[in-house]
Amino acid sequence: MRASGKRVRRVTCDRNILRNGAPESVSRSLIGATFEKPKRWGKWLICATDRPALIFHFGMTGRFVWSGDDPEPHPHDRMTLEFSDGELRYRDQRKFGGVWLAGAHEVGDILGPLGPDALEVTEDEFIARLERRRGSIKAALMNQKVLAGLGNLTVDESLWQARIPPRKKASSLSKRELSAIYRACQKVLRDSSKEGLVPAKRTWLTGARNRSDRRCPRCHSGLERATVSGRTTFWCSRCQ
DNA sequence: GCTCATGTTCCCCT
DNA sequence: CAGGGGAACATGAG
Repeated sequence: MRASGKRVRRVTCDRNILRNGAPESVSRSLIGATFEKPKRWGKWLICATDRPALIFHFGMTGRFVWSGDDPEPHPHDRMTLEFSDGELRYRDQRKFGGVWLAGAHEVGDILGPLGPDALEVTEDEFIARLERRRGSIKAALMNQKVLAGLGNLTVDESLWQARIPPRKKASSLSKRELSAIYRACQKVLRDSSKEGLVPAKRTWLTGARNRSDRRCPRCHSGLERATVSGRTTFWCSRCQ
């Protein structure tokens, strides 16, 4: 993050975007604080400082904007951290995301019971956690207590790459199939975190899901669409 | 006006 | 207890 090693000069914060305190407590806690290198765990970003840590969850529409890249403030900027060389803005249209302040011992309570980060977990651990789930493979992969970091798009993409139908029961999958899902998840998450979003490549399912002509990039048959585990799901009934 | 959206949580069933 | 369905949350975009 752009703030690493830098000292906070000023903070402004919308009411309600700080989820565990009043907006004033952010300035009280963080003015003069120096940010360390942040750590990601699943969909959470933990920004430690020499004072309390600032924790971000980006929800569906949250993101960081650095003033050097995009100088114009925006009405959806919910928190602004000012440094000597620019401003880091937390921009979030829908406000499903949020920000928390946490002392060293409070981080665990805020994140709640999270499984291992999906990009850190070993293949054996990945398989062990999934093979005893009762529900669909999609539900298991989406469950942050099982593995942290996968979401609706990354799960659909990974299952498509691994050629596994999303409604298949997790417990019915072979080691070989779970291994294919593991490798697909690693690739999808790595490419997505590099891009800052799930890339809508033409060779990926994600590239097809928002087009009007939704065809499988591999076999060109029409994609299926249904609600699985509460979320709009796309898959190819021919390759998966 | 209507539907849908990269997430989480809570309630109600089965 | 595990999981699915649906609603709620806030705010647009198409």
